[in-house]
This record gives sequence, C-alpha cells and structure tokens, in this order.
Amino acid sequence: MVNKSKDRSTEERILAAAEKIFLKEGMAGARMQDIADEAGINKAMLHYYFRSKDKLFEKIFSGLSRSFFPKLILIFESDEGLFTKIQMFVTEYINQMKQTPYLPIFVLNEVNRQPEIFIKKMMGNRRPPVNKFFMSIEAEVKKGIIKPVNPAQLLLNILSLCIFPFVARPMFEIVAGIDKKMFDTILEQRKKEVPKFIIDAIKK
Amino acid sequence: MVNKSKDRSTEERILAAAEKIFLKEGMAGARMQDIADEAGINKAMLHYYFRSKDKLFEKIFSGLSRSFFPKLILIFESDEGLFTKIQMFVTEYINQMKQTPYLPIFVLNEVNRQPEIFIKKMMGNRRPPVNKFFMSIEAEVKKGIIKPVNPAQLLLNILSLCIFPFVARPMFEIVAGIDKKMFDTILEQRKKEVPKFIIDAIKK
DNA sequence: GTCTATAACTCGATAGAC
DNA sequence: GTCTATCGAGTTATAGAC
Repeated sequence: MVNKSKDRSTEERILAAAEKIFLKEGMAGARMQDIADEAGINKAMLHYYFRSKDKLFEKIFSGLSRSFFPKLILIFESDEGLFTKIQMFVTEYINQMKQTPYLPIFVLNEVNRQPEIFIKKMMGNRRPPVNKFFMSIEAEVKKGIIKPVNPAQLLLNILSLCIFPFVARPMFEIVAGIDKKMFDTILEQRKKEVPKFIIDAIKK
Repeated sequence: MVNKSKDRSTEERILAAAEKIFLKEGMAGARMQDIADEAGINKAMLHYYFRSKDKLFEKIFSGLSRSFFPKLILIFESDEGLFTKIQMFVTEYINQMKQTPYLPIFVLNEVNRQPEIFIKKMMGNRRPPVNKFFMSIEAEVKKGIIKPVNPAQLLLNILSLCIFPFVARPMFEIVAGIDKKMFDTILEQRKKEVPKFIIDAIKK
C-alpha cells in the first residue's frame, strides 16, 4: 500500500467510482474508462485490483444487493402487527432510496437480464423470505382486522407503491409537469400517505 | 422495391426485428448483428435502410412511446367518472402490457438515461397531459365522493400498481417463490383487485 | 436492393517501464 | 502500485461487386 495517510485507498476509490457508474449506466452501458476517470486513476489499475469488468461488477452488485434487501426483509419477518410493519417498511424504504435513488431500477434491470445469477447470489439456499409475512396476513384476516386479501397481491401492492416512484421518477416529473423539488416533497409525504392508503384499502 | 408479393418488405422486417431486440436488450445491450439475424438479412442492410444504430433506435423508441402512452392518456382525459376511469385504465393497461411485457422497463430505462430526448419526442409542445385528470379528482373531492387526496399522489399510486408488476416480474417470482403461470393468474386477478384496492382506499 | 469483405472504431485487457 | 502504450476481440459502418 503506497497510499499516504488520510486519502482513501485506491481500492476504495475504485469501488466507489464503480458503484456510481454501474448504478447509472448498468453493466452493459458502463465503461471501464468512465470508472477510471471517476476514480481519478487509469484503466490498468482497475484490472490490477479486480482483474476484469465482470468481476468488478459482480463485487458491486452483490454488495449492493446484500446491503439492501436483508434489512427490508427483516421488517417483514418481525413480530410487529401488520399495520406497524407496513408503516415501518414504507418509511425505511423511502429513507434508504433517497440515498441511492438509482438502485431500484438498476437491480430490476439486472435481475431482468440475468434472473438465474440473481437467484444464486441473493437467495443462496434460503427459501422465499416472504412466507412468514404471508402467514401473518392470513392471521390478521382470521382475526377480522382486515378484509380477505390474497397475500401475494398485497405484497405486490406494497412493493409497487414504494419502489415504483423511484423507478419512474424522471418520467413522472415530465408527465405530471413537476420539478425535482416538488417530487422530493411528494416522496416525503408518501412516508405517511402510502401506509394510510394501504390500510384504508384493506381494513374492515 | 424488389420484394415479391406477399412477404413483408425488408424495411418492415427490420423494424419488427429491431423492436424485439431493443425491447429485450436495451440500446446499450442490443447488437446490430442480432437484429440482422432476427430479420433474416445481413448487417449492411440495416445501414442501407437506417444509416446508423442510433437512428434505428430512435425510430423504434419514439414509435413505441407514441403507440403506447397516448391511448392510456386518453382514458384519463375522458369524461367518465373517476371510478370508471380507474377501472378502465387498469384493465386496458394490463391487457396491453400482456402483449408487450418488456415495454415498461424499456421505456423507464431509456427515459432515465436520456430524459431530455424523451421530453422532446414525447411531449413536443404539449402541456402535461394530466391537468384534466387532476381537476376531475378535485371535483370528486368537492362533491364528497372521495376523501381529500393529493392528485399527484393518487396518480402515482395508480401508475405504480399497474406498471410495477411488469417491471418487477422476475424479481417478484423469485422473492415470492412462484412460477410464471401463477404470476399470470395474479395479473389477471389484478384487473379487478387493483381498482377495488384503490377505490377502497379513497372512497369516503 | 442485397450481398461479401473489410475498414474504422470502441473497449476490455495485458505488457512492460518505472 | 501506478503509469503509458498497445494489443486483440467485438461492433458499427462503409466499399464495391452483383
């Protein structure tokens, strides 16, 4: 390690740069030259540290996936009541994605292009992580707290309402004729509005 | 035109092939060779007819956008009541996208990457197409039929619930542990479930 | 209009000096 | 570890015969 004192190491700077470029451009669109420029070094160094573009991408992708999904899944697996879970999930998701707004479309894209790889990386040997959530929904139905709902539909609705705004942000700003600041306000409101919307839709 | 009788013209076959490949792979991922193979001709013809990959992509992209958005926007602009509009939009959207399931993620991606181009191509000089829809929502609020809602939030919710399932299909199948046939069933159910969900959420 | 051949270029990857 | 220079594969694009 030649790096003097306070500077981030070259490796760290490469990882940060690669994450930024890959998130924005996707695997196919990203250029090693762009990553090198962003990191303030040259292409040769990328290969010195990570051998190939594939390997570098793989590192970034699994890092992002791992830092992101588990925390959210935990909420669904928790022992809170359904309404609390929904409130927690929505708030947590919006807060997280405000930090990394390109992440949702990036993940969806790469999963679309290579579902098999995603299965291996993300799921490993685990069973689908939503079983417990489905059961808790059915329990609340039996208790008479919410209407009879298909748990898969409800999960899909929750995910749609949380994730889609980040995926569709540029399109929506254009179609609805609003600017970035207004959209930020809308996102902030959604922390309260979306749980309210969902609960109104399913409560008896 | 050398083409004999019944066969589609070369130009048409190129356009159909390009649409298919671009939809699946995106601009960065698509190869001219793949398009040529799909069309059953060689690469040179692509350039003979459309000069460059950029120009061909541009043609496909604006064609897809134009054939797609306006029909849906029309529903929002119609004179039906709000609940009817929602029911029509959801059904129409799901029917359409079952034909072209790759379209939503394709459009969202390319709009994300080049918002300016999308603005020019799609919007031209028109004003945002949702003003009338927003006003009709506010009218229904005044009439006391629905709760007070932010129209932008409601539109975003409707779009989320319709579009997201197509964008997230592979991911959801994995996370929820379901197969393609089950997902098709879910989509079919959504034609009724989503309007019910929305209306339950906003009606007084 | 259509094809083959190939030029021109982009980009990931490597060699080798320091 | 870092750089410059360059290679080689893969792609877009063009030339030219038919």
